[in-house]
Amino acid sequence: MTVTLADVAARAQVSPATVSRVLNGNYPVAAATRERVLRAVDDLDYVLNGPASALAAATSDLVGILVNDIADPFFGIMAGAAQSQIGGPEGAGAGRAGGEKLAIVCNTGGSPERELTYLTLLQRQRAAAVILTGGAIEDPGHSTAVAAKLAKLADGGARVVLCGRPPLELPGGGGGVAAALAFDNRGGARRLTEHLLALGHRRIGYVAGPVERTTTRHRLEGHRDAMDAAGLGGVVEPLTVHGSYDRQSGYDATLELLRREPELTAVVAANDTVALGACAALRERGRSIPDDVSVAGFDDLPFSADTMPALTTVRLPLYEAGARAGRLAMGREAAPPGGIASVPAELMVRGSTAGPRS
Amino acid sequence: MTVTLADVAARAQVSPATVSRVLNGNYPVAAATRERVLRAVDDLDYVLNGPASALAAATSDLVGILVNDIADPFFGIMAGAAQSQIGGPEGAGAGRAGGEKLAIVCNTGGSPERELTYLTLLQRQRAAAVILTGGAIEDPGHSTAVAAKLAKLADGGARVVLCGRPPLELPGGGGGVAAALAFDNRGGARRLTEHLLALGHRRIGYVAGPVERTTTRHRLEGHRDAMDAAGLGGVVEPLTVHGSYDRQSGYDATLELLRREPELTAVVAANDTVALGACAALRERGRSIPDDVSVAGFDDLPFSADTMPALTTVRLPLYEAGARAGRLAMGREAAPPGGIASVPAELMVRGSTAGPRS
DNA sequence: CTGTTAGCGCATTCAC
DNA sequence: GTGAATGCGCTAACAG
Repeated sequence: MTVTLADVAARAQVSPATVSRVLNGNYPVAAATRERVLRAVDDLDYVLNGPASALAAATSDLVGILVNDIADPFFGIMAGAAQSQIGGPEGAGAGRAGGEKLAIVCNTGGSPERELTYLTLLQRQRAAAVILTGGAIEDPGHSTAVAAKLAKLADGGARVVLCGRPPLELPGGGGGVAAALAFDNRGGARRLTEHLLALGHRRIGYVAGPVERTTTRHRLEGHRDAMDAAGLGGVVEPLTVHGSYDRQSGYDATLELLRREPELTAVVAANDTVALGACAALRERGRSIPDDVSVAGFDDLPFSADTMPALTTVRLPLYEAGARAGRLAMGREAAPPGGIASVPAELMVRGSTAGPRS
Repeated sequence: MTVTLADVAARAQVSPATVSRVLNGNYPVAAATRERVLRAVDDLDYVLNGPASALAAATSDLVGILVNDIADPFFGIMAGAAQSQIGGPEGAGAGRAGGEKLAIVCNTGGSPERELTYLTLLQRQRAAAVILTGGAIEDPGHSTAVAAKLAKLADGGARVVLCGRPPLELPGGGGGVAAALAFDNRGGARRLTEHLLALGHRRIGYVAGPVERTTTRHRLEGHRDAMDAAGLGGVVEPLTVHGSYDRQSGYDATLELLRREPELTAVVAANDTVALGACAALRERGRSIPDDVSVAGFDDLPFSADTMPALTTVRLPLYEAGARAGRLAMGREAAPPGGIASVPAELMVRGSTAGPRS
């Protein structure tokens, strides 16, 4: 039924071992023999059996990319970029049996359990590498469990890379993590709020993400840093509302902010998607942007430049970071010193922020 | 070094076969024995070896989801929905070794070669199922190659499901495809253009997607149907510009349309993302929306309701379709009659369309 | 209900 | 440079 390596060997009149060698290209094989084998492969339309190969070699060609929400372009862009470095830009011999890696993205949906489950599944598949993207969940128990899994994964030979996620803060260090690319969420958030303060805003509301996420905490800390420096630290707590990283949450939270402080002149959102919801809520309440209320986001997703008015936000080089993570996972790029690199965040000032009405 | 099934068996004082049985849960095992085995699994922190298991069972627990562009929420939403039906909403025994499927998404980037490569890789991994999302490429050679691959995949026991992609139009039929969920792109597009015509528009430009895609063709056909019915068939050809499915393309194409017809009163875009680009171009040329020019999109992505003005578009039930595809792939839902189901498209009239200036 | 016996298809030692 | 054995870790018949 299904054609095996032995069939190819028979047709090419060589031993199975030789076929294996030409397919993996790791051993010297005479050019003539190689030709013959490759022809047999094509003739028979042979496809290597991944599981068998993985079993014998004790490693597979799978590279897992974990994302919190695949429907969110924030993750989609990073995952796509990483994948572009992994799937291999062959294009040639499309259907052959070569040694390309298979980049696969796994959607945790932000659930700690699913994150762990996927990690286990990847471990079970003997994945060659694992890339974890986006903020981590800050529950101590979960962090420990994840760290343990990552250590085991690394133990089993998998290269572990963090992208847009801070390094594991654990006694004993990185636990097998090859590299961590951490976004400068805190610095970006600080500069964003500083921009608003410079425009003259004082009553600034903050729509934060889920409480237990590193991303949420770091961005909020940056905001607080700026507010503290301006002597407005007291405003932060009462004018901060937490929610999830989606549009609805931005909408709801903004209405709540308006209830708490009708004289609000600016809203800083956890990310661009949330900012969209904030805009909707403000408009519904009759506030014009930016004349009545300024709005700012984070991430600089593609649509952010096209809203009306265009969204002031903090640009994160998602594509570049994802691509780098992909290369790191493939071992095609040296890890940064200390295994940790900070990815800069750039303030993008656009039309959605302006000075407050005097 | 690495703990195997045999180790677990030894510790639980049973045979390897019994351990396998409790792990797979397919065979009756005495409750007491099962307990003992599970305890041993936990004690030893055992993780099943996927490749070995797949080799022996001649099937793996991998389910592949192919998408054209992972950074596009259109695909992200479908993929996430499908995955939600596959990853299994367990949550319990997070780290265990159970029989969950691993849903993995593969990003083809719209490249025919990569599509084929991924299909081969999935075949190599002996995937349990494969879901192909979004429009297909219409090159005859490629279609044949894909059909052949799918047939082989199906032959090897994989369940193949099409989501948002029309059934294979090949002599000999579906070639192993278990089910196809086809969006009513044509009908949706027709109703959208009818809406514009009813408002009084006549000079309607169309920003189409890449030429060789089924989605592009069907949407364009729907548009043409409506135009023809209104006796405006002659306008379609000169006022259609092709591009890719991204914002930049919408921007460029719209400028081109304005060059061709400065008196344009409406622009229909291939999808919402493209519509965003169209809006940007129109604004830049001093046209206000919808007073000077109406704009319409397709898909109804989450951001579409939040643009200013809100985008008139055609809603596709992406999440529902993706989830259904996931269930179909898992064999948890019966295939529709004939293996084909049409997914309805709903016109969403919002602020970006209005009657033309008289 | 449980143990025993064989491979699954391939990557590797070794010899030659 | 190539062939011949051996085993990776597990599942699937069979017995019992």
